Order: sequence, then C-alpha cells, then structure tokens
Amino acid sequence: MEKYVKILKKNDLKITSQRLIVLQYLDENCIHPTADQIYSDLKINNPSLSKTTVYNALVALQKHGIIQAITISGSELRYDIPHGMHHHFYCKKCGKIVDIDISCPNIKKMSEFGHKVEEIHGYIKGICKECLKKGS
Amino acid sequence: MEKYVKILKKNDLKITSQRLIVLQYLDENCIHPTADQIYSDLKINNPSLSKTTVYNALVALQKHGIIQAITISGSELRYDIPHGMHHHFYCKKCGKIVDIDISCPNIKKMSEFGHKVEEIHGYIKGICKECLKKGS
DNA sequence: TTACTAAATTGTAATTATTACAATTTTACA
DNA sequence: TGTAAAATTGTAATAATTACAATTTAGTAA
Repeated sequence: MEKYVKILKKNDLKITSQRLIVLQYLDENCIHPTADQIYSDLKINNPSLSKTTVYNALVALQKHGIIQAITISGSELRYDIPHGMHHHFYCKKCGKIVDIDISCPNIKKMSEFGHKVEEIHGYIKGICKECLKKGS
Repeated sequence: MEKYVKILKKNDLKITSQRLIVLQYLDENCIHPTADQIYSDLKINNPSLSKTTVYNALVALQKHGIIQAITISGSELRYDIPHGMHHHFYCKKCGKIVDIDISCPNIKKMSEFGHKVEEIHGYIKGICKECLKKGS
C-alpha cells in the first residue's frame, strides 16, 4: 500500500483511503474495468464507499496521468494503468479488453500535424480467440 | 443521389429516403458528426424525420461497413465514411475531430494474436492547432 | 397496377453511464 | 490541536442511446 501512497504524493494528490483502494484495484486487476465494476468490487470490503467517489478518484488519477480511460467500447469508459505503449483489443461478443503488445512506429509523425499530442490509443475490435473457439 | 441508392442496393438494404439523406449527409459533411448533429441538421429540411430513425439508419449502415462509429470522445459516438485507412485526432478543447492521414504498419501483425480482427482505430488526443493559436 | 408481407419509420418511454450539487467528513498543515 | 481547503457521500439531474408498439412504406408477385 505504501507504493500507492508514494504515487499519490508524487502527484500532489491528497492521500485518501478511497483513492488508494481504487489505485490498488486497478494495479492488481488488469481487466480494464468500468467505473461500476470497480465500485461493485470495492464496495464489498468498503461498504461506505460511494460511486461518485470512484468517479472522482478516477478523474483525479487520470488528470495526473496515473491511469488512462479507454474509450474502445463506445458505451462505457474502461480504465487501466498504462505501463508502456500498447494497443487494446475489444471483443464485440464478450466485451473483454486484452492488451496487445505492439508499439506504434507512427508516434513521431503525429506531432508533425501541428496539434499538441497528449494521448495515443490503438484500438482493435473483433472477436477474441476464446469466443472464436466457443463458436457462434 | 443515385450514388447512394447504388450503395444501399449493393448491400441489400432497403432504399428509404431517410437512409439516403443520412448517407448523403455523412458523405458531404466530413465533420465526424454525432447522431444528434445529423438529426438536427437534417430535421430542418425533413421535418418528419425522427431521431430514432437516424439511429436506426446509422446502425444499418454500420452493420454493412458503409460507415464507421468513432469512439474517441468517450461520451458520444461520432460517425464517418471510411475512405482508406487513417487515424483520428480529437481536440479536448473544441471537440473537433480531424483526419490524420497515416496508415498503420502494424496491421499485418494484429492477426497474429489469434483474435478475429474486424476494425482498427488509431486515436490521438490533445489540443488542435487552431485552439493552440487562440491560446488558453 | 394492385395487394400483400416484411421491414422501416415514428414518437414516446425506459435505460444507463456519467455529472452536478449541497451537506458532511477528512486531510494536510500551522 | 485547530483550521481551511479539499474529498467523500447520497441524491438528483443530465444526456446519449435503446426498447417498444403503432403506423407507414418498400419491394415483390399476381
């Protein structure tokens, strides 16, 4: 837990137990969860937790680049801790998101268009290996 | 307009005036509009148009790959007609989406992960040239 | 052209993720 | 330990999208 305290401190964020457990949850569960999933899972051991707090914590962590929001599904935001450039695959059938470890060779080119680049997302959509196996 | 009739026919979609105007709108307005923008703009000259119809038309066109939904903003879907692989830049300040003409050299690699790849999206977020000029 | 069937359109109501807000509690610091 | 600013909480509001039932229309075959 000290690990997460350090991260918050480094980013001048106030240390609260709620931010710590949200951060820990994302660090230990690389399932690219929704805000609601995070809330439901944490609520079990933290009955006083509010869903708004989860949203607030996610916004605060995002502002400082500690976590990132993934917009791949189109209907809900999914969150993860970005460790190194990678892409995301979204299964249209089961909704799962999996990391695709490819880095983008275009990154340097992006700034040549005159816009200030802050985030780069590589999204791939289709049917995942496991759903393919199960058949339709 | 005959152009759009052909597209619908080729895809075994029933020809309706509503689908035609939605398709024409997207073809002539490369602004990556929301469903609501499309609806509002078309409503002016087509007072009987319903918003649900716009949604239905978009779903039908999307199913056949005639148009694509862009999930870059995270809060709403934006639509465009994909002509050739390109990426999208989203301005966090003004909400504008602009095409970035880069093709992704990773495309071949994507299928090596065992998933069935149906769509690839390259999203870049930041502040656009014009908003940078205006300053904060 | 006419009649028929399946599909599309329409308007309204429901759903769902997210945000706004005011009251209360807590953190960080003097 | 006291205090001010910030965070948490619960509820209410918002906004995009979907569900649904009634009506209309497109496509086809007689």
